[in-house]
Amino acid sequence: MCASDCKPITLKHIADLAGVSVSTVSRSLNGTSRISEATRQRIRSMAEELGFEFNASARSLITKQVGTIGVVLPPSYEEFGVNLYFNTLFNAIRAILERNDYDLIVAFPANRFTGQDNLRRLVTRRKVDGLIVMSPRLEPELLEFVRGSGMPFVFSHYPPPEGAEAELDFIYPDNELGGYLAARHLASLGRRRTFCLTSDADYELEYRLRLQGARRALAESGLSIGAEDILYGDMSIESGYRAVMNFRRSLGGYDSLLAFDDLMAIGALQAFAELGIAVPGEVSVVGYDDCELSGAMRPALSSVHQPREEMSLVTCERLMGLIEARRQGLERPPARRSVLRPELVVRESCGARSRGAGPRA
Amino acid sequence: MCASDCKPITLKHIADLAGVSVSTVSRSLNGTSRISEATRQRIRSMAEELGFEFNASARSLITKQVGTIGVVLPPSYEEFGVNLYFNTLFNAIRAILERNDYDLIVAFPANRFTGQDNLRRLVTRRKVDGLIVMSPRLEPELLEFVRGSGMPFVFSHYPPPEGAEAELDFIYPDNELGGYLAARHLASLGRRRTFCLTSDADYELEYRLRLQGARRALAESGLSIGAEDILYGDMSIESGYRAVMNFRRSLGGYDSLLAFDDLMAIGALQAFAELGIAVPGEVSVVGYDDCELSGAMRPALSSVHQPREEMSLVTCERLMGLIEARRQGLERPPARRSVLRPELVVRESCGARSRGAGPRA
DNA sequence: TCCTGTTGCGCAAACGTTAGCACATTTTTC
DNA sequence: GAAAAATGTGCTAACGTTTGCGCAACAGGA
Repeated sequence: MCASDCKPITLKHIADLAGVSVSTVSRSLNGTSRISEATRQRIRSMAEELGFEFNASARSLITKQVGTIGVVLPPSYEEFGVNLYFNTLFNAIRAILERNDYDLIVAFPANRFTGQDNLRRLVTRRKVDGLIVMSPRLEPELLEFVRGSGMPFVFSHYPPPEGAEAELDFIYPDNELGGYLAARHLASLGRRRTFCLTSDADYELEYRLRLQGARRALAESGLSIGAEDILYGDMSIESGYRAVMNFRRSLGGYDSLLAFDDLMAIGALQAFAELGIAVPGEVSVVGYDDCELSGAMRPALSSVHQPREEMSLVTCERLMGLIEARRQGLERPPARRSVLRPELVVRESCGARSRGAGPRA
Repeated sequence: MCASDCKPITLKHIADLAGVSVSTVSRSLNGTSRISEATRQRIRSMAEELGFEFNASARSLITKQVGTIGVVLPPSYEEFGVNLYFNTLFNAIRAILERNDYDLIVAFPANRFTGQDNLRRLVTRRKVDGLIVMSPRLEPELLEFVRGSGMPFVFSHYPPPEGAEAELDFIYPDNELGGYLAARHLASLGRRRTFCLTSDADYELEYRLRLQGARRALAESGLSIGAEDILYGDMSIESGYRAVMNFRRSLGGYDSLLAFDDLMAIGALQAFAELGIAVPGEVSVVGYDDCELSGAMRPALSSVHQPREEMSLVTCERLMGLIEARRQGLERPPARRSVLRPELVVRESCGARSRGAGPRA
């Protein structure tokens, strides 16, 4: 190698060493255009030996591609519960993109404290080739900006808000179906009276859909969920615990709980334990998201599993498709909405035998 | 704005519009060199209005600065427990760097599955200005490579392995002290017989130091921890649970548990609950890391709080110092090791009254 | 009036790469 | 054996910045 102040190797170095022009080296390495097999081999092995890599800045100046994707995390990502869920998604996406030689930069739609958003910067400075938006929504003005910039982007995880334009790409799980599956299972266990633990946060669309699905399932068995059967929390363990504790005098008539969030479900489990209410003996509990924690609880929590792997895959493919189209100067492919199927994972809190069973076990 | 296929605004556009040269625009915007106050103002407001931002690639080609920092996460980051801890650190660091106009790219020392590491790529392609290494160690060969590349980098969180070269920068919490504080507290509560739950993973240095500190504290009270008092797990809730369950016949003589990891501590709490052993009545429990989950457990878990805020701050300042020095072509500042103080957070599992008390409550 | 200094700005080279074009050489085709 | 086509390579102009140098204009001092 070389001393610590050494200049990085450039195409020119290789060209001089091989006695050819810079273009020839470039073409040999990129495999573009006609080059004799002999020189190609020779140049490649020289580059290999020298540990040459293209200077990303120089290259992108010409190709307009930087090899980096921005992932826009939800503004509340600093919060425990949110990052618990999104980390898995983030990791899955990262793995896929890495295979395609993309690096990942994290972005936020707006920093609550500084008010500054690095998202806009990333776009205008051309530091990314595309965006995966995992934020429930972008400010209309910001959305308009991103769109006007021509930067490819897709929404992942959050369902499109009502009235969202049809020309946007969304990839998200079927929340209504998830709620349906959970509630249907409870009904099939013979549970007749269910109460719900949901969120009053501003992401509520997801939660409303889950409730809607649950109602549809119960209706099939002649059951229902009334306004008085619904408790609210803020998606934290604490809030689930408190909600159930506050509700304890009215708990008598219920034989099941449907929590639209795993953390709140876990809080509820704690409350039941403290109140001496047996799970699943007296009350069956189902959560939502199937976060990593759930299988490790006592009793292990049944939960609606989000199709994160599939979601990651579809998201990346979609985005890469948009990027490729743009690179080739083609028309932007028509927007699509991909709705993925969640799955119910039954564990002890519903009366299943073994601990931590399910996809991830 | 402009149509979606519009070219981004460049210095040239502004120059043409203002009737000056490109250099003048550049200098007005950067504030470098002499420019009349009048034109400076005029150019600035024009740029503002047009929403101009420098093209990062073009700029970095000349300045050799890309405005991006690579964060090297531990290879086991995909695992729940690990990301639970590092996320907080990552977020804190991100917030600091964002204020300094840096973006963050995630890197891995080596992908276990593909064998490929994007870290090397990031360095040779010059996609980052510096690295924050949160991995317990780098392969000697990789370390040599990074060092030889002249890329500024610092280690954060993990203590330097024995024999680590002194010319490397490390910022990490005092594990020995953490173990000491936890054990001393148990002794001060009148607990006379403690067993430990530690890890047998290859990060063990941290864990060995924690044990060492615990032993020192107990020795001050004439107590000790023998080999038979030590259980091993893999830093998961499950493993903590199983370790204690397997140990249940021998549990009689003990009045306290020191777990060198919060997740294992939580698993132990579950086991105690199942075995009908009262916490903190019969056994006091202290964990380590003070992860977000701990305060929410029942009983709330006492834990050694890692100085993550301070660590983030020191890490970023150190790295930015190195980058700045390099930019100015100065000598690399001498390496430093910053050892930070952890703090014990006492909650219910040790007999504290309120739930979720502590720094984060 | 001349000299010296300062101020404000433009020119042009550089950064490392890609790609269109031209040209020389080889191969194919009739 | 000549024309046409294919092949391999170099030249050169980009891409959007920064920056050293030079030059004109102007000010102040003698």
